[in-house]
Amino acid sequence: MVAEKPSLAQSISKILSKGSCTSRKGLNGACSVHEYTGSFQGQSVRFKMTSVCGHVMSLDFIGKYNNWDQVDPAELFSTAPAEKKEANPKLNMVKFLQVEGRGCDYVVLWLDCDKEGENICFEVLDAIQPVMNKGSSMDQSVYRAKFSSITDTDIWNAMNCLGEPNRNEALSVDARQELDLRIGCAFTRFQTKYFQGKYGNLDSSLISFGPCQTPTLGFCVERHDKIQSFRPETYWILQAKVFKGKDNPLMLDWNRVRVFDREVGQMFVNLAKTSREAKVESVSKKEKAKQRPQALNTVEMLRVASSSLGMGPQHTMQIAERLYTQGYISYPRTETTHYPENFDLKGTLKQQTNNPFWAEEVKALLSTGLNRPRKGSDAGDHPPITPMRAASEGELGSDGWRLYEYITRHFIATISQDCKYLQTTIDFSIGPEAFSCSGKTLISPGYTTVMPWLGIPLEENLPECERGDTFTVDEIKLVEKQTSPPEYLTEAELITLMEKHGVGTDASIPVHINNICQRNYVTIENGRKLKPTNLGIVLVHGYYKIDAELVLPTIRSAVEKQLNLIAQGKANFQQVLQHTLDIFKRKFHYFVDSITGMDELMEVSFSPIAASGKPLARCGKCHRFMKYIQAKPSRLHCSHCDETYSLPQNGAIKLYKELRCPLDDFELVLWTSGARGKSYPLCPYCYSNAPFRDMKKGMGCNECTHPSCQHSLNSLGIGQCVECDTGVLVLDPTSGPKWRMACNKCNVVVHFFEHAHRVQVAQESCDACEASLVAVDFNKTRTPLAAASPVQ
DNA sequence: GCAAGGTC
Repeated sequence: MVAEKPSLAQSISKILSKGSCTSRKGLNGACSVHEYTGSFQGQSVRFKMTSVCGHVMSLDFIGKYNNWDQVDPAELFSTAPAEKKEANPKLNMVKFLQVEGRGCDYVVLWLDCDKEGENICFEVLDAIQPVMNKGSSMDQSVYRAKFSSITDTDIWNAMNCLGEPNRNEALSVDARQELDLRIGCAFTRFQTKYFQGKYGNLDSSLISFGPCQTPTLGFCVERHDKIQSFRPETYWILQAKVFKGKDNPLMLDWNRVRVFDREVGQMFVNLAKTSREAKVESVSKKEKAKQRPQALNTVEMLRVASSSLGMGPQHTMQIAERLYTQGYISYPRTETTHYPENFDLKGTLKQQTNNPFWAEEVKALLSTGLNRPRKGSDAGDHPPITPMRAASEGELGSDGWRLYEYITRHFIATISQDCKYLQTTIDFSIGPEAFSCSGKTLISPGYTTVMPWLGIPLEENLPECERGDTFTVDEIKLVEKQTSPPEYLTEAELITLMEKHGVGTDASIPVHINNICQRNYVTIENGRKLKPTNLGIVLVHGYYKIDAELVLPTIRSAVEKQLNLIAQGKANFQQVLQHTLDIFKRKFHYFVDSITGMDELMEVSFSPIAASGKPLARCGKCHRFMKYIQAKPSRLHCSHCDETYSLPQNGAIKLYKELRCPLDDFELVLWTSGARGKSYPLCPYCYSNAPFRDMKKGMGCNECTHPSCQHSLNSLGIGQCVECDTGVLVLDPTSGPKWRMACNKCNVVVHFFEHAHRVQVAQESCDACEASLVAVDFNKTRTPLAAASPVQ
């Protein structure tokens, strides 16, 4: 039996074995196998339950189509074959499944009951069916369990009425994967190459496009446009101050709210001024309730974490996962806002009795009785997010504690009473004009004692009065005001928009938001507001100009509609896939043909590559200086040859003593990572165009196999890396007097011969370990050797 | 170097 993740395999097997299973770790260290004896289809059998870790396979183009320089992105729509590769090769999932599945007679698939889960069913089957026992062809050997919550009853019900996996639903996911891959990669590669070749200060190494990330950016730019196009408007309000006896004066709200014409406003003032009295027309008192929250799901947690704790979604999920694996909270990825019927609310609450921050509220609840939680929606995935055991601030760390505190307070709130308050409204008339004022007074705080930030703010009480009373008008005047623009979109608002339009899922929303930040399309401002960058704005405006559908949130839902037809068996997989690909292929070609439309916008904001950067090293072809462009992605550009050469990122580049590469005459540059980090020289041409067969793109001189060049691996390599398997320790010739050698594959740096005058790699090697010998010169005063002699 | 979706 196979579940979607290790935690589920554990809880399901515990239920089905009634706690009697034995467990061991699988060969990949990530998944466990739980075994027990029980009965299946009327026979006594040995059960084995394990899990995968999400998808086993993921789709990618076959190798040669991943070369950006040699493949026209248009080919990605049709000619480029895609293949399934193991999603996480380190987990060795196929091998693991085969080891455990070998010799089994039956398989029960306990994957999550959504389309992705259905798809994983077939990934599992593809792996294990070849190694399972072959029963008679009449026998069913593959079963699918359908469950909607992880409770005893639900799991047992599922076990007692097993069905079959749904091929159509799985196929709809295959189609989604292929569409996302082909469309996303084609647009991303085209845009990236086109704009990177033209501009020197885009400040993003990748101009990506995707059916989720692009609409996400679109929401942010839409708000930006509203702010930009906002024209403040002047309006006028009538402000009336009245009082009765010795009470404090009362400010009244005008029932017409505001007028946009000064003359009209003045007329109303004049009308109101005909009376010196404000007459109470009515007093109404209504008891109102502020509802306690529903049980917590992922998206709501992300919203509150962003808006109230100032924690971004990606960070919040990392913290939540840690709290989950350490047993402090329940599974943090769920859409469900409804507690299962048999959920132990009281037990969960009792765990919190001793927490100094909310013990009082917990004890009060336990003695007066828990309130029934509000009805939420059950998505059939996991129970809502709740605390699982008591914790203290010290053991969780700052952000861990803050998130745990929120989750716990939210949980307590869901079983507390609503907050009740009295809303009083007094209607006045001053002459012919109507005014009113209203105020709230607390009746009982209910859940807001544990969520004080949602409490009813204390207001000054309204005066006691009744219909027919009169107040004296203290002042009445016309006040000029201006409408103000909206603010930038907050992250919490963005999450809400994404959820509403079905852009991304609870698990992927944080990733999409993170993406548009990392690509430098938006920046996060104070209060976690998302402000689009010039690049983000130009991209979205460009899409609007060329093909607005590319950026509208409906781009996802429209495709999903098609995919649902596959899932429901109403349409053929191949036909839908082909049809949708054709549409996007046409969109792509139109986009490519119209790219100058976007380019016109780019030109306004960015400077051409030829005008960017500062001269650094000479080109080997024209012997003119190439310019070093520091903005992401940092690179060298020769404006005479109109060629761009890539460079290693995340480090500093300088000229390397005007030395040249013997192969192409380009001047070498020296790459350095940080102050004490490693450094190595590289030839700009070779780095982009590997000079030898056994080399790849992106290699510096420390990996170059040139037989005689003094900068090559052959000349400066000393011995095998002490940590990684494939790396060689290479002398860093610039590192003296704190001499060191650095691995050319990993980050290992080894210091040696400090204060030596000169260190050189010799031709000879050590007989014992095959490492190269080094010749070391010391100054007389610095030598570590006992009797300093002139020759060493 | 790309997408989005699962997941430790």
